[in-house]
Amino acid sequence: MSSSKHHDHKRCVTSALENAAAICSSRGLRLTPLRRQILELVWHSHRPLGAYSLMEMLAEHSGRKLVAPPTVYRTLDFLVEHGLIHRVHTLNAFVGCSHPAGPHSDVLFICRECQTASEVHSPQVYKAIHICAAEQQFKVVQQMLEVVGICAGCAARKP
Amino acid sequence: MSSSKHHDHKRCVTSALENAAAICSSRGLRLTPLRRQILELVWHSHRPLGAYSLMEMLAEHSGRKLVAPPTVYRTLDFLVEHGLIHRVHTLNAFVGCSHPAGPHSDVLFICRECQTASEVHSPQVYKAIHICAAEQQFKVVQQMLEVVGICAGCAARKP
DNA sequence: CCACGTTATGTTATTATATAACATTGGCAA
DNA sequence: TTGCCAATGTTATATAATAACATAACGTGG
Ligand SMILES: [Zn+2]
Ligand SMILES: [Zn+2]
Ligand SMILES: [Zn+2]
Ligand SMILES: [Zn+2]
Repeated sequence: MSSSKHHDHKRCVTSALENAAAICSSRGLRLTPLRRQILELVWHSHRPLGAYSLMEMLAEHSGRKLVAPPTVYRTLDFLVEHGLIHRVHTLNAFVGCSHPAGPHSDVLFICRECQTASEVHSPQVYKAIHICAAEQQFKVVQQMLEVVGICAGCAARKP
Repeated sequence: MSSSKHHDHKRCVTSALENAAAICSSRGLRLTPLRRQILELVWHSHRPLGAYSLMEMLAEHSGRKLVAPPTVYRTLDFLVEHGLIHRVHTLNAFVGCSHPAGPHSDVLFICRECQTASEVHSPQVYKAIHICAAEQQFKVVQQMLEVVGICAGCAARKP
């Protein structure tokens, strides 16, 4: 559990669940038990998790009978659609969004050693991308830039 | 065949094949018939193609017997490894690299209407990403930023 | 030329990821 | 309550990727 950086990860989880509840409430969305459980599992750590891992974890942790893939994917789709989690294409996986209320124009730094994915909001990158897009007359619809490399923690451990 | 922008696509293909031959030659790599054929098929258009589509196209176009997935993936791995094509994670697909000799720090604009993927080299974006990474003490290993949206051509067609 | 090590390709089977199509349930409001 | 709609369940299948091992092609020293 938790990421490479030592921190009180329970706070991440409770905060994520509280945010989700608030957002769903304010938007008239239903944060059902299944959605809540899967969101909590996605937040198990800062490592993106695949749909099938989540399926298995759900069966183990919640006592619930093994749900089938469509159920998990539908729930993940819901969470992605409303910005509570992000899909990580590089890993075919999902990770919790660290600022679900915001505009979601971020860079996701993915460590190829420890798989930790950290989301960084960078107006500079955002601006540069949009300038570049404008030059191509390209209209950006969805933006989650995935950058693969080595995180600070892993770089320190492996000198 | 070809992309949304009208252009002499045959030139794209011949140029890509010539570049590949030169690069392989200079690096002591073997551009075997299979590799050459698959590279040519990837360059069939500017739309990224999946491995299985390439398999089928290979069987149709080259008269060759249907090759199995591992063969295609190995060949694609070779082409990716040496920068002749790019893997497009957003689409689980592959697209030809438009400047295979370069440093490959680019933005790939993917049109969700016509699937055309156009690679743009932007020092500004590159710089912004690396500044952002440096702030996180994150060491970038691999960078191909995929941005999904609507290309100029499709925007013009659908007002 | 041959024998040999290396690289490339072939083959079979399996794993991993994702969706289609339809059935059932549960909340909620007329 | 009845009836709708959203959510979840179920079954089957599509799509993407790899493991493990077999054979073929290439080049190099003898
Ligand atoms: Zn945390
Ligand atoms: Zn790491
Ligand atoms: Zn072209
Ligand atoms: Zn387009």
